[in-house]
Amino acid sequence: MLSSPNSCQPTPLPRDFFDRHTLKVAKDLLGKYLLRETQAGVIHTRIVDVEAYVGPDDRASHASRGRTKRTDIMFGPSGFIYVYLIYGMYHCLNLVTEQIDYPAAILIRGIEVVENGNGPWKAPTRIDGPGRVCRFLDIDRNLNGVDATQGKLVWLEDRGENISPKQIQKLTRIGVAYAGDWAKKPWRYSLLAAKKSSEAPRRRPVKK
DNA sequence: TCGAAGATGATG
DNA sequence: ATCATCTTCGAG
Repeated sequence: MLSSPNSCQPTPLPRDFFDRHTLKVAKDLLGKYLLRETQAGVIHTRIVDVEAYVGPDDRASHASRGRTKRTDIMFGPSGFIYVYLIYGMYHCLNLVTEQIDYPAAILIRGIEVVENGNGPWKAPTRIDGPGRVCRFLDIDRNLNGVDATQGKLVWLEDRGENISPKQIQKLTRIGVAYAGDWAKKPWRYSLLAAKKSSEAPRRRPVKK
């Protein structure tokens, strides 16, 4: 337990946290809190499902095709976010890990909503799927490259939750069947087991 | 409840 | 052409 009674000022996870082997970081992200600052307040969520994309040889990773304009951020320092558009309509949120020039990142695939800012929308308890996560948190490519260690816009917090390895389900990554042997890597980590979510309502953009 | 298929645009 | 996805729709 680390929250001192008077600490109103949250401490974002520092770069050191992300600057480690990606599989370790991925496991450690489970049970951590993902915070998103919007105009309507700060949304508090808890991470329950992630996927690791590790290094230049991981054929499931965007970085396996080399350093491009899009993947540049993955080759940079850890602790930044990588946001990309997928299937023309959805965004995916990733956290960059490991050292400079080693491309690796962790996809946030599922969250639980702990506190939902002051928004008028109804909060579902759990959101499954990276596209839904981004839609709910109002994250798109404008946030690509944001430093997630600064406690602004997007950041993470440790609230002293201890996740035992037994709570972590290792699965294969989704949607990467093209990646040959790399598709078989059990690099998706999911927290057991909670309840099945009811449909996550779509966040309506503010009408102008 | 489940599977199939369409939407939709950046990417290399 | 493909894609680190989600929704809708129809069948059962």
